[in-house]
Amino acid sequence: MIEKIRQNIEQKINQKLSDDEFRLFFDSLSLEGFTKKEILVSEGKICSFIYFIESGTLHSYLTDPNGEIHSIQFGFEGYWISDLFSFLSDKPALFTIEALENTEVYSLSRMNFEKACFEIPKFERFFRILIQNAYINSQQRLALTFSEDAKQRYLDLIKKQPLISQKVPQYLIASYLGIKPQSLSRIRNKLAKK
Amino acid sequence: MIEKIRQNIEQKINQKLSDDEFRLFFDSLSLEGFTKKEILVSEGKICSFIYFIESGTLHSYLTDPNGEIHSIQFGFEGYWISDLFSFLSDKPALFTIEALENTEVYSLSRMNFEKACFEIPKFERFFRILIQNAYINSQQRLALTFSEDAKQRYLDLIKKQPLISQKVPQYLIASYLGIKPQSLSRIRNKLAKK
DNA sequence: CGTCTATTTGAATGTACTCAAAAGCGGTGG
DNA sequence: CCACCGCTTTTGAGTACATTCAAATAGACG
Repeated sequence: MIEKIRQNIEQKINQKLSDDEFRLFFDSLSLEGFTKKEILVSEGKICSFIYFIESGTLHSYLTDPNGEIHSIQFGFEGYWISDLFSFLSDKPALFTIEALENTEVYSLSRMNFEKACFEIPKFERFFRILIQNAYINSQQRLALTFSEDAKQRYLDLIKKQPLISQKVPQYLIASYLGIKPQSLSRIRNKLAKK
Repeated sequence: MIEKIRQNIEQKINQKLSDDEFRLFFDSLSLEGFTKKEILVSEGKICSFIYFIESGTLHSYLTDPNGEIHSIQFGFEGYWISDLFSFLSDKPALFTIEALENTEVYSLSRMNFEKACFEIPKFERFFRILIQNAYINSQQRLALTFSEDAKQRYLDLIKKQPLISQKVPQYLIASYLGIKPQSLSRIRNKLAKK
């Protein structure tokens, strides 16, 4: 469904795209499929695409010096996802992005991204908003991490992104919350008893 | 010292500015002074400036629903600081920025920012890098928060930004680390004994 | 010097962690 | 279709670290 992307962009920039504008942009995307557990982006390698998730679920995470993984973001249908740092700076990626189930994405290459920004000012705006949102999310998550306990963060999370409890295994949710799977299990247990 | 800003920009974009380019940009800055405890930006109000710290120390923080403050960033001589979210989106600021001592800043208004980006492509690049860095810092801080304990985060912090221990009161450092002042005091106490 | 704020210290509490093991669940091959 | 294997989730017991509440010291500033 092509319309999903168009709506997504129009909603973010808060204005309509002409058919020509959208066509021009859409032609520079390519549809790709990934199977469960397949890696789209590897920590340490250059990430030259931004992905729009047509269907499926993705997971971005980083690996710390102790070898533990820490979830950064879960991507569902209708989300944009990438390692923006690598994409924008052309340096090695900080995150790995992996498919949690079979997933179809529209991918936009760095080159076509530059082209779209250059040719259509609305896209320059669109991508600025995308980056800005990523930054805000990161800031707000940091704030929540400090001001709320794990139970509250868990409740906030499943309220804000209900898909998570359906699509994402519990040990990855724990990783996103910054706690161990055992602790999340206990938290859920207590909540269920009420 | 005008040269401080010029060097800062050239270093970030990794290329030289012509005298004309710099002059054009520099003329759109205005030098302002703030006294200790004065507020430059208030949570909830629009932030229409980016500040370059000529001398002094600034502190940006947010207030959570319980009324507790959480440090976001400390700004020292030679740093750029702002509420980027508010500045870029023209919506109410998420943070408050306050002077920790008497401080002189060069301020750049939203309008002059747009003008600089429009007239001089190098500045478009410069500001993109500024936003990108803010984003990366935020991500990395999040990662560290999850992978290290408070003692290690404290050691990392004073190693990375030695000025903090000189210029910033301990209870604000604690807030930055996401712990209570009492806990930081105990951590320091233990470290001193070794 | 006195007041206000910041820091330190003590004792009790709580939340998440580790280590360890058991139970649950899903998929594969016999 | 069932038995088995690997992976996820749950549960238990003991521990570690930060928190709370409270009070004492130390420092800064007028």
